[in-house]
Amino acid sequence: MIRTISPNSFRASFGRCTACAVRSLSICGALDEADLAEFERIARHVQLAPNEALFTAGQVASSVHNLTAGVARLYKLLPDGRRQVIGFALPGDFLGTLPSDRYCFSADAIDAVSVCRFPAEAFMHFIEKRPHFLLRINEFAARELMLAQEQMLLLGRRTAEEKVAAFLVGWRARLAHIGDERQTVVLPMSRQDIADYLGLTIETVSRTLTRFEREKMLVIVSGGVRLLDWTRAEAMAAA
Amino acid sequence: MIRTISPNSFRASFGRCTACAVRSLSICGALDEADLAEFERIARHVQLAPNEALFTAGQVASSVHNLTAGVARLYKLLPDGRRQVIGFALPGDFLGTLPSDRYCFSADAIDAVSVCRFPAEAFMHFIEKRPHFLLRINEFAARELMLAQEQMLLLGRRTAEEKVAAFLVGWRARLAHIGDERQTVVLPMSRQDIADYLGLTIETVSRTLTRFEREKMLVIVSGGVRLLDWTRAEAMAAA
DNA sequence: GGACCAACTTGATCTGGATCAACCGGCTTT
DNA sequence: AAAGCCGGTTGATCCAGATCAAGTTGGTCC
Repeated sequence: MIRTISPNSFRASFGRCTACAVRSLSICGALDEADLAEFERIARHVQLAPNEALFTAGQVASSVHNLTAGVARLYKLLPDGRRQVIGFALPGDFLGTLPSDRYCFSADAIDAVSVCRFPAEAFMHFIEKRPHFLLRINEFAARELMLAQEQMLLLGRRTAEEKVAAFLVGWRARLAHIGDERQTVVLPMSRQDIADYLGLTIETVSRTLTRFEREKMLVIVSGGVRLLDWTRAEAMAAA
Repeated sequence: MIRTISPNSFRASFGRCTACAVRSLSICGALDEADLAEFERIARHVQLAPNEALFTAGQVASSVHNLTAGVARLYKLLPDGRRQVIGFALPGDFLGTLPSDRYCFSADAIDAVSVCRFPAEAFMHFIEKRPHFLLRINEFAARELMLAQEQMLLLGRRTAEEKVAAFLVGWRARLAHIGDERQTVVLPMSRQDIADYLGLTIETVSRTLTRFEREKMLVIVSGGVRLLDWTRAEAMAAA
């Protein structure tokens, strides 16, 4: 049988890791030169177009991923089509908590995305003997869990207004963390994505943003928002 | 300065780990006899009365915990008192994702609880050189994260009826996992705890349970429920 | 330039679950 | 055994956010 090669595979290349812009932000930041070289040998660099799927819930989890460029949406679906976005992945984020044999959520590219893809088996073999690296992965998982718990509080107990404000504040903080500190917060995801992340409808998200604009808290611009009254947004997000 | 010794400390004892009933369920299941003996040296066994706090959000995270008996409630609070229960811990559960220097949620005993408490520093030192153990902790964190993602879907996109059904199904599964397979599902937590876990009010939980009883899906008994139409509950929880 | 389409906004109305308010039953206290 | 209390249930009403239904805007394709 001839192995199918996806168009993306052709874009794979090697020798990138040492020059990787997000290395220090990602799990790879814990690897020294020697380990990095070996690690790169099991990596495949893949590019995805907007809305292309990284992987789908229920599939056999054959790979783990490291996002190097773009933004991905992570979500779960109910049988009747209701969707919950459980997170947005940014450059440096690691996708693939290991032990499960099947993906328990879906992930797809929002804009143009680049990932390093590692076969799960080779990845496991690589990490098994490297406590430093394991510790690093642990830290990432713990951060992920903390965000998830924060999101549970948001979904269960916050009002629509608080949800939208908290989303903007949190998203801006994550952008700042990867070096994007512009005062205009880019929002590559759609209103529907935001709604599904916050447990709201698209109409409520839209109305809330428009109200924030009316109240001079922000200005809605193409592809994002410009925060004006930052303090107010943070107060809403906290309380 | 004289170090304060809590009344609980006096109940600490040693030599328990080899006979621990939940060892195979807990992170300790990955340790051999020699490691277990050393691990025990840094453990302190603590008993807590109902409603006693294990730790509180915001405190310096000086210890990690391993629950050996009873049920604990894990929760976050908003400044105005709104509460989100982010989980219930059962025997075998590990509390304390490591890297954060402060607890980011609170935990307290629902009924009589026993825990093994490990100073964070000694714990970190112990795990650093033991990849097997680290891998085990990683698995536990990953399972935790999966549950959290499932809960996000529940909080954001399910109806009150689905939430209550899913809670009963999930709780029963967890009880079964630790060996409690009785047809009567014990519910040591209060209605308020359940409501705060599901993002509902106590009235809605109460009404939903009584409706399930009217519809012959279950019988409400003191301290729990007896599931009658199991299939129906699972269908509600899934869809 | 005009037709089309997708993403978003805005308005009118509806409703699931929240809120407000008794009430009940079992325990503890005195 | 009466009083008080706590956890839970039940009923009546309310409202934040969902749903339904048009519009609007901007981009792409002939």
